[in-house]
Amino acid sequence: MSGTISDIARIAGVAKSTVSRFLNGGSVGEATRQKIEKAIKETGYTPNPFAQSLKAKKTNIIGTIVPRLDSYASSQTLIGIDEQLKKLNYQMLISNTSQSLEREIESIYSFANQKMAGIILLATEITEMHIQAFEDVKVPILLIGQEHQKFHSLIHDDFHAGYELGRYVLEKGYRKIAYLGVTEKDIAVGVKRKQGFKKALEEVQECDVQFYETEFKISAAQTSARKIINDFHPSIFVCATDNIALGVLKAAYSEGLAIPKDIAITGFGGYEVTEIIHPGLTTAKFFYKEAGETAARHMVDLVNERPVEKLTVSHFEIIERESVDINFNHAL
Amino acid sequence: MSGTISDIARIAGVAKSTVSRFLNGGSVGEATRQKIEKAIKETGYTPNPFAQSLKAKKTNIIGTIVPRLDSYASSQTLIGIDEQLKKLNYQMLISNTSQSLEREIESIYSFANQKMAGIILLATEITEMHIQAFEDVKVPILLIGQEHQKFHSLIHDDFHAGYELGRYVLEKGYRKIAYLGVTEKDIAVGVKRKQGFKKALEEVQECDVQFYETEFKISAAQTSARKIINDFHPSIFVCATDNIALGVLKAAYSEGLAIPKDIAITGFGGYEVTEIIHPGLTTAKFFYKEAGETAARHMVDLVNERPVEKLTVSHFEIIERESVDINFNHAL
DNA sequence: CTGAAAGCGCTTACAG
DNA sequence: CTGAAAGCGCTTACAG
Repeated sequence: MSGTISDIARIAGVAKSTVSRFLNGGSVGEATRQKIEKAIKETGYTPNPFAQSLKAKKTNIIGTIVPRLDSYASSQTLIGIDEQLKKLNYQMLISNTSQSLEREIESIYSFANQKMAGIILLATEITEMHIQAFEDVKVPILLIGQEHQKFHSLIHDDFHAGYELGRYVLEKGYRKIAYLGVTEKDIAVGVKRKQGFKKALEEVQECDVQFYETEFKISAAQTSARKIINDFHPSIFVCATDNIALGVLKAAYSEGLAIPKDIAITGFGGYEVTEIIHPGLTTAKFFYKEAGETAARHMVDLVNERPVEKLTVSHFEIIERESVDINFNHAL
Repeated sequence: MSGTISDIARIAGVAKSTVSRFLNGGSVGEATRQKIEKAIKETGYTPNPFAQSLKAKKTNIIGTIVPRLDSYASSQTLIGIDEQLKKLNYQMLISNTSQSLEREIESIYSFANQKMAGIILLATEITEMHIQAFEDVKVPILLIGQEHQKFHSLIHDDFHAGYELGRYVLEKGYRKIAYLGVTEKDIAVGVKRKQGFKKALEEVQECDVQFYETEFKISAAQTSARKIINDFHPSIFVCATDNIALGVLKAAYSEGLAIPKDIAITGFGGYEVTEIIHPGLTTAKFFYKEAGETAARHMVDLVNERPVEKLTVSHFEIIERESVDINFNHAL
């Protein structure tokens, strides 16, 4: 048992307040310091964080709200946040909402109640309820993945990733394209990536493009893809996420199509699995872990009332793999 | 701002202790109850958890120590724990140790200091330091994934999974087998699975089996596999984890071998990716999420001093997919 | 059923 | 530099 501050005050023969001052880096006389240090060593004393927080009315814990734990993007982002926060002597507390927006709201209030120093939200959609909650709690807030002009946000460069990936696909000669996207409620994934892609389309004369919408799940994408393959016969699928691309891949296999010969596929994300599968998936890779680290740094700056830019944009990289035929052009 | 218990006592015109009793489900008169409820509703009061914990000297938080966040097994287990704990009105706090045993030890002490009601460890290796720490902290402990006679543990049925998978492979007619395992420091993965597999071997007359050891990472397994393919020319790789199997898969591709025609592969785990890849991976599937749920229930039982069996064994299932040729026998 | 009082382990002005 | 005292927001015997 670690004992209390009174114990070590008694053992050291000083007042509690002196011990507290020592603990918090205040100035104490050399002799006093030694006595206290000795007493702490003997007893293995560590302060009770609840008592500390009760008085200080603030913790060094950053609450992080995450829609799901079982996604590459989430876990990499969390790892980045966690590692950086540790370096800065902060702790991360995770709240998993299992993709319930309602639970996100609950978590915001609950974190505030638990005196979190700040709250990071791995965002999918920002509703009025979110805005209300953020304004109610008066705790520093940082959004990751979605931007909002009222709050500090760190986003991936979805627009330019869409643009560059679009240019890449068009440059290879593809002109019959199925764009398989998601709901526009998700601004980053559903809107920005598509907008970027559309901008690339403007730079080319003729192109047969169809836009479709599906769910985030592999199985749903697979079902959508099967139908699109038979109705539209695209030469390439541009998918709004890597998971959707994986669904298309499965659909292509089950339809007996060869990749990339019969049909090419691209994704967004750069999940680990895209490298493992065969053929590898051509995709726009984002840097989730790095983004998490940056977010952690920004959060700590916010907590300490240092200036932070309202919007930070994390970079991306087009990864060329085998799911796109780079000689498609010549095959025409 | 949520105010304090004194505020609502004042508004309701009762004593703080009465409010506290109400909050904790004690008996209060009907009229009192209504006044308090009204005051709480008006102010949006929620108790300060630090003050509660300071007095109660105990929280309803279960500290969960996890070696890594970016693995299917970890995240599924965490999801199971989290969901079940929520149902039981407990909270989960995650500590990610980034595969450092030292950090595991630190986390144990730190959790105890933070008055966690219990500690769950997703274990990889139990050292003397672990045992010492568990004995020091006097907090209920539950191990997941590894067993130890001194502590409550929940394990996957590694031995029988190894046995059944071995029987399956042998039954299909494979007789030139490379078993690609891991360090024996990991009892569950490195020892038990292999033991089970060896038991299956005993039931067959002649069989050319070589045992190898590699790391958990895909890239390391890939390197090991390439060498084994060229030295030993096995007809099948039995891999101690799905990730290792993925490494072998990549090695096979890069050597120009067809799966399962030229070489078959099996894994352990049942990771999501094993279903996505093509060909699908034959593997012994464990039920991580379910195990997490059970662990959460057991932990809460331990916290409330209800009896819990020292050792719980979670089940498994052999998933047949295309990475093993089920007609291999006839091809001989 | 209800309330006054003490105390959980710390921190923070305020004196000295 | 050091200490006595008050207080953070709750809970818990103990009376009534």
